[in-house]
Amino acid sequence: MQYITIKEGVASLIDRGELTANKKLPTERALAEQFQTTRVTLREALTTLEAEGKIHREDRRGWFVSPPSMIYDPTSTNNFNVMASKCGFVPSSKLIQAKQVGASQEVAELLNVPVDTQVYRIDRLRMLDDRPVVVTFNYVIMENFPGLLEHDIESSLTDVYRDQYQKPYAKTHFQIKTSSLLGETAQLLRASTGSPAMLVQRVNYCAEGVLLDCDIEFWRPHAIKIESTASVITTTKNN
Amino acid sequence: MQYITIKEGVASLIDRGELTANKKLPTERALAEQFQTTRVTLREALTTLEAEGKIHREDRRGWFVSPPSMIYDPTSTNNFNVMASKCGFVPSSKLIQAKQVGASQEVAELLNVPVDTQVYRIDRLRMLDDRPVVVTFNYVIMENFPGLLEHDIESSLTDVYRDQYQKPYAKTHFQIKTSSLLGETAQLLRASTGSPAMLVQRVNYCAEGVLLDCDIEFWRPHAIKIESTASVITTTKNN
DNA sequence: TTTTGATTTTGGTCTAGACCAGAATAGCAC
DNA sequence: GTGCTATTCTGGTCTAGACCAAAATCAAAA
Repeated sequence: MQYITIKEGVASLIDRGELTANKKLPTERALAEQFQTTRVTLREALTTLEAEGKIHREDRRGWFVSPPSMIYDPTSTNNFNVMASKCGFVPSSKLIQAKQVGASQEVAELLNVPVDTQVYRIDRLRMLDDRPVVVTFNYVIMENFPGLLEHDIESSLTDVYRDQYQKPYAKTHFQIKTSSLLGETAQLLRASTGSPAMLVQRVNYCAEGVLLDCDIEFWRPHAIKIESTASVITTTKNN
Repeated sequence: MQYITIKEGVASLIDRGELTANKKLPTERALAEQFQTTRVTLREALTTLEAEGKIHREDRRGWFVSPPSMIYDPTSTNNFNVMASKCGFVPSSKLIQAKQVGASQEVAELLNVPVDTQVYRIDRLRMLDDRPVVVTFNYVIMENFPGLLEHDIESSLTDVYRDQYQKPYAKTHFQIKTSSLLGETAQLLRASTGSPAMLVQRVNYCAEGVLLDCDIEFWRPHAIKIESTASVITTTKNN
């Protein structure tokens, strides 16, 4: 379990302040030499630290000390910009593409419509202090929001729903699980293929229970801490 | 990117039904030979599949196809047993230890008490269909629940709070992030050291807002899917 | 049949390299 | 100083092994 020792060694470099947030770790070869091991073993140690959110990789760029993560409340109506600002980050967004497509199996299930129903698909990359942290895929039933793509959809869809269509967002159903980053999603996040991810899938409704959209979010795990408070009304008998 | 091909190859074995839930994959050496590669590369492929929740490892036992995961609603008052039953699993619990300790830094912060405040610490392992899926560490302020350890705390603490102390659980604050499994926690879950984990931290309150306990839960990622519905009342202006 | 002890298999971990393509850098021309 | 290009560096990926301890299996004894 040499790699556990190495892991702790690197962790203590961070805790002792020799490496600070967003700073690049020494090269793998240098670290391997420093800890008298091979790159394979070193990477095992770094991968474990990555799983704990202490460090992360940028594809072909190296390992970096992770800065504090953004607190993400899935039960709140606050959009990305608000949540980011509350945590002291400067948020920004980049529209990757927006187009009309037929709903895939996965999307059709989330939206509870037949496969191939016409929907708008909106892909965006979102950043905190210019660090890419999440890629989001929104799917909106075309019929409900005619001409949606003509509005400014880069920064906040919920603002457009509220201001342009008088449909404020008020209810959400969400799922969270772990996943991995592949292909273009990984590239946009400057992540290596196969890096771990937090997958958040949501279905959003407005006050009348009318469906707004669904979205699929691939987060860099180190960049997000999910946190919420819930008061529960329902009481269920125990088995 | 040979390992991506291998990953897809193994995934298709599962999708085609050649490997079914809970079944053990062939040995690493056999798979490496089948895909004409080395164990190192093969493990890279399997690790990625693990991150996606399709397979998981049991320490020194091998790789297994993951069964459907349990839906965990952090906002519900349902306890583990109820949630498990709802998903068609047979839940069981094992008390690892229960003792009185002084609150650590981490626990003190969660409970909002000074470090070293006397608390009960209750460690449990919980299973679905006899598969260990989560290790929970509960911390309860002693003063609030005198004699707690004399009750049956193996299966459900919330039941004891409600039935023995007339303090039903009604509100929760939760945090979710990724982590890794180490030491005894890993062993209890039959996981290898350094395996990925979902870390859920909760602070629970009863209806009057009185603090009940906090708990720290290390989940096998493949075993859990976090899911909830939230209707939001607060509306926050956009930045 | 059950228990126990011996043997084999297997995963966990590690070594010591290698090649390649993209990123970073240094150097040169404008 | 700016832009471009050649070179170097570095991470991504892979090979072909090795040793060990735990798990699984098998065989013998009770």
